[in-house]
Amino acid sequence: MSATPATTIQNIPDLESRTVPEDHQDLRLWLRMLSCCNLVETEIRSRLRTEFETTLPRFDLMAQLLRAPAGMKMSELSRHMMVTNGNITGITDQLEKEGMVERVKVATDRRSSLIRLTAKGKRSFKKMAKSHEEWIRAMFGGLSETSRSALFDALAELKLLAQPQLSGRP
Amino acid sequence: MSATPATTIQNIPDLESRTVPEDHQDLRLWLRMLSCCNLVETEIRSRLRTEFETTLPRFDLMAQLLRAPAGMKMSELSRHMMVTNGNITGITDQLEKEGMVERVKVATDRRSSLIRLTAKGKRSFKKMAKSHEEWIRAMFGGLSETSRSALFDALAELKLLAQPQLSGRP
DNA sequence: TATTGTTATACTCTATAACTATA
DNA sequence: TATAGTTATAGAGTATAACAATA
Repeated sequence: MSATPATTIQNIPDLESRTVPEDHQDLRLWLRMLSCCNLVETEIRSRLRTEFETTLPRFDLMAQLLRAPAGMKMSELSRHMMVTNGNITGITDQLEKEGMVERVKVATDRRSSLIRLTAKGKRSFKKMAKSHEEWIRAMFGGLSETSRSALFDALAELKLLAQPQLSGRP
Repeated sequence: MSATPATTIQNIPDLESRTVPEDHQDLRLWLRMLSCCNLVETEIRSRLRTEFETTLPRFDLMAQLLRAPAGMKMSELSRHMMVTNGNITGITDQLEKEGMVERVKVATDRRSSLIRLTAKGKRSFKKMAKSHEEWIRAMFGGLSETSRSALFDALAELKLLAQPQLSGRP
């Protein structure tokens, strides 16, 4: 079980340090997950910045586009990335200025355009994605196969549980 | 195992949608964890804002202080919250202006002061913490006991693996 | 009327770096 | 010299809201 020892093995004080044994399991679990995620996320952000002069949202947007060779509408991107339309416009503007993506007018609806990676953007993203995957492997690679698959399944379960709780979903 | 079905059960497009079957397990695991965390975190931030007019970093700082009735030094807070000194100053300023925390001069070292919750801050935080715990329970409560403890242990393992990878740690 | 995308604005959080006052 | 904390600055990310063009 996960009673006592697992709780105290971390050696660096962080958000999880604020828990005490009386706290409820769910809360302790959440704080552990949060600090774990932040650990990885901070590292990824930092490396994207120093090694590729880019940011996580930009990387994410390009990742979405790589899966959609025909392009995606801004509103689609907005839904997938869970941020508002205006923000997508801003990120797209930056990437377009650098020649990574292009807006393509679509004939059937003159309000919208498709955003897609340029050849340059595709090359550039693939290089980043390769490094990105190595960073992830360096951090996750040591996980036992048991833990990996337990995490994978438990997170799927959690995701389904958490979604319906969302306030303000359309 | 977590081969095919678990991968496709989520019904809302998000960051994880960008994965394809060829992606490595570690990457898919990370994207699932990230979108899971974002789901919960976004919800918490939104509720803290609408119901208590506060933010996650402010909540976190107060949470740290509740565990330290004697107070904490800014540099301690900085370490625990993993942000730089200047940021702690800013958040502390806000909270002090609202009467939630106070700076207490310490005799032995005239450079530093201890930050601690005021009575008002303690009351206010406890109210928030109670709601916070309910939000968490609403999202995590449905987890099976197996998943909960699997997550808890697997995350502890991951945390230890990820920490040494950190670039730029003192 | 509703939707797509843009623009403008404001605010929080963050890192960096220069600074002060102590130690 | 080193440390504790402050200040100033700049940039990213976000939400909100008003807006134009089109459906």
